[in-house]
Amino acid sequence: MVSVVEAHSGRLPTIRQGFWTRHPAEVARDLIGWSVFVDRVGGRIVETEAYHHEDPASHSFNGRTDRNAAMFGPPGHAYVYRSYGVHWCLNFVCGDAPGSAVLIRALDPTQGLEAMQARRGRSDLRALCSGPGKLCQALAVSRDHDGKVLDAAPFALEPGAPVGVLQGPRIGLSKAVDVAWRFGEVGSLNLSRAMPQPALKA
DNA sequence: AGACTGATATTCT
DNA sequence: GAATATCAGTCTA
Repeated sequence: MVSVVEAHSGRLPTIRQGFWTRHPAEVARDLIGWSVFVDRVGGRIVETEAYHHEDPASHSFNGRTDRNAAMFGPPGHAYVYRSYGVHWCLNFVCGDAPGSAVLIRALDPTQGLEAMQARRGRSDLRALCSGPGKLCQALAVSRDHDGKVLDAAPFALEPGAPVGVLQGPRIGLSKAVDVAWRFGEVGSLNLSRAMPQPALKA
């Protein structure tokens, strides 16, 4: 799978060939500040987590199953799974070997606010996309999107630069809690949880 | 602010 | 049966 090369003017990062075929922690960091849309509804990515194919916390760690099959497919595609039997979670498959992905944990909502408010049943903008399950409900992401390529409808990605990137340990895990593979945008009001860690780079 | 709890699908033991 | 990359509601403070 080859990603589109964007002819963006200025200093914005671009979707270049090979963007996805790197370590998921690099991809997760670089995605902060980008925007993701599903059927033109979505916003700016402000929180991500990396899952590496050799990472005990990764769904792919114990091999391919029906659920995680998309993680073993081509990079630059979506991996969508059901979490706790209730919510959907959206990942971007990446890495230099099969089985790595980046979990999209939070967005600053920017487009399709009314659709998101209706789907979420809430009007407060901070309640729309401030968590991996919430944003999937707001963007109507479900099993239908599992395995779909990210640079074609209904998905759309738009490069963008972060104000600054925070880094810290991942959330909700019992394994590999020591690796700091959670990334967050400096100053965002939509993080799923606070990130007090020092800034990396902009 | 923080602790607890229920909802509920899939996978693994 | 237990664990899980979660969220909303409810309780106590």
